[in-house]
Amino acid sequence: MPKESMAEQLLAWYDRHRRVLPWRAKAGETADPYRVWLSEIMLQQTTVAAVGPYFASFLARWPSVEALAAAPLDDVLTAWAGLGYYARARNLHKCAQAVAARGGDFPSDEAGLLELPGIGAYTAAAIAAIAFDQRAAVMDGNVERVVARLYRVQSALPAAKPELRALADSLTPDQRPGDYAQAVMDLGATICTPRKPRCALCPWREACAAFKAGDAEDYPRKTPKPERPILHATAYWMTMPDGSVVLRRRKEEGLLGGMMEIPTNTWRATPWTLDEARGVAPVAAAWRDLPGNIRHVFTHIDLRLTLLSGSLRKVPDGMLAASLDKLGDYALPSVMRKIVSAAVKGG
DNA sequence: GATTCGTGGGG
DNA sequence: TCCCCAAGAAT
Repeated sequence: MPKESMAEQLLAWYDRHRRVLPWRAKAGETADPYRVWLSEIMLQQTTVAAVGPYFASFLARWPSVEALAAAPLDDVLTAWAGLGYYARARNLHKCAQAVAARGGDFPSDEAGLLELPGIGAYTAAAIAAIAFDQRAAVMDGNVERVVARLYRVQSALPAAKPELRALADSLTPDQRPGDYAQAVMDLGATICTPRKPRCALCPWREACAAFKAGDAEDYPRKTPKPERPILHATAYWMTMPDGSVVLRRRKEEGLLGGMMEIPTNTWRATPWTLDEARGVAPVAAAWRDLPGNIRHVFTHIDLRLTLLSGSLRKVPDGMLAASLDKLGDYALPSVMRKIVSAAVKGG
């Protein structure tokens, strides 16, 4: 099948099945670059369902890129808490300030977008196509999967990326590039799914090599990922006489960078004994262990936590005390909220 | 090219 | 329970 007709076929399918998403312009409407950018950053490695409420609250609180640029970084981190990949929040803020500094308009081409913080190859193409209707080949996980099946690409990811990208580019039409970009991603999200693809409903079924071979689910091929190390640590639940709890801000870079934390000792492969954990506590206190173990799985770390509780009279240097009913006002990532929950429950 | 970066849902 | 993975970027 000629590639032009494949794009036409997909666009016809899209016109019939176009999904309503909070950041998506309705048919015939012009997309708002700010909304497109904000949603694309949030959607990096994150599901539509998870993004929904965050997108709504960000948009309500910061209706424009200028408003977001003017916000304190800590407010952005707090609003982002729970969504993960916190470098995105720091880059979001940095990017907003860069755009505000150039008058509030986003660059309208891929090259210009690519220079902005937090915008890589995929996001630059997505914004160029969706917000500015420029011809740009978007390559995300959906497109990788669709194209790998369509051509039954034998090489494995991530090495196959350049090959898949060239194929994706050759399929991208000059007409309606913004709709095409959303269409091919929607196809991957709703029809050409990782498992149990709904090939019977696919507009590209006739052209699909993997469908013909009956092994769509075997693509894209992937090289196995390294296994996740198990690390152990102790969280120190330090309470003040008024019932507030001691928090600390993490360093700006690295894991959970810039976010708040319940202080822990070093994350290490060997489990900590009670005495060892008491010996390296942030401050001297009558530490007692709290019941319940916490497990939190990051992309590359399987973290196991135990809890020690201590009563303090004064807040340690470099830390702060927060009342339990105000913890929502702090930039606490999910793993730290798990600790809070376990500590409150365990007394 | 390989690593580092979160979290929650689905099968 | 476990594994996969999601509109990837930065280093």
